[in-house]
Amino acid sequence: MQSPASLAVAYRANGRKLTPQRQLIFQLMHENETHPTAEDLFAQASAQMPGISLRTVYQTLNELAEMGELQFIEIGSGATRFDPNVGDHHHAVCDSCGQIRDVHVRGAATLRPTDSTDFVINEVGVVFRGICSACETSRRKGSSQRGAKSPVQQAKASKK
Amino acid sequence: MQSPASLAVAYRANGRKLTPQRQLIFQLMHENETHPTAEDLFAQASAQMPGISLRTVYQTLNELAEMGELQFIEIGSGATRFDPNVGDHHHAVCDSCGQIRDVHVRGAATLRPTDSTDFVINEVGVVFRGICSACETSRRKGSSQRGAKSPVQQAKASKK
DNA sequence: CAACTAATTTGCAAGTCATGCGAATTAGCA
DNA sequence: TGCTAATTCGCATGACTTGCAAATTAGTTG
Repeated sequence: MQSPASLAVAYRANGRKLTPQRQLIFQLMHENETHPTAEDLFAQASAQMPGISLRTVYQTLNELAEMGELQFIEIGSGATRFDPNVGDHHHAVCDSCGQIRDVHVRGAATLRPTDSTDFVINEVGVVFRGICSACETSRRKGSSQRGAKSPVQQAKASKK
Repeated sequence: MQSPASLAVAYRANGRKLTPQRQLIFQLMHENETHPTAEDLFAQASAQMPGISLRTVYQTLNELAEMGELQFIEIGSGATRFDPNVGDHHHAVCDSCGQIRDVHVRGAATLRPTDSTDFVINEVGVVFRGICSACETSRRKGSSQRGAKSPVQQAKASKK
């Protein structure tokens, strides 16, 4: 992660200005472990800076991604999520609550396809789908667990 | 993959009807190696069955996914793509042309996070990002290769 | 084989997520 | 302090997908 100070540097290096909006969004992003969506951040930002525009949030997130300060996470089912953690890590997605958590995977970076050897690999991403401990617990305690949808369908459904 | 015959069985097992539209979409899906979007399939379907509705294509694809006959692939940048291959495989995405190809990865299914051990894993997905051989070749031959966008940005850009 | 009924198909409206655009503002520099 | 290019903002627009209700049709029954 990047400190706010170096953020200023990063911005200037790109001939960009360090506006209050950008600082706020950057800060909120790093205080947040939940991989928020643009709307999530907009809600939080609005609380601290009434009048800030959703348009600006989108714009800033795109800029930060361009500058390598954050990553997009696009794991189906709805809005893009943003991850300030640009280090080597992967994700575990709960098919029940939709939570995404960062995880580490030994040897992931060196995985290679056994076929398609004529493909230059720049990046390897691993996504685990399953049930987080919180959901697993509440499930045992009683509730539903109805019609078994596929994980993907489940994700889709929780969109609403 | 599933034969058209068993498709009928699968449909009946779900109390569903085997309509010409469904048969066509299922067939096109399996003739197609390109992980098409709903619009792609709609275009192909329209050629063989003028008047078929895009709505029906979406609906059918969702049903097939529910029945486990195909998978959704949602790797950012635009529309959902569909994959008739529900076996154990992963994907390689070309950041240049957007092509997605199926690949196999030894040991992928047994990957586990080194942290987050309190997470029940149902599925492991690996995504490689890079440059396919075709793009790599044409790139060498001459063309651009301008401003280095992040892979994700690149994907976003090719959306349009 | 004709009738019947629930499942499907369709087209259009509506919804979600994200970006384009132009006018008003503002950060950073001289 | 002033200047100017960069940025913010909000509205319109666009891409993709689903909801809905009326018209059709697959599959079953007599």
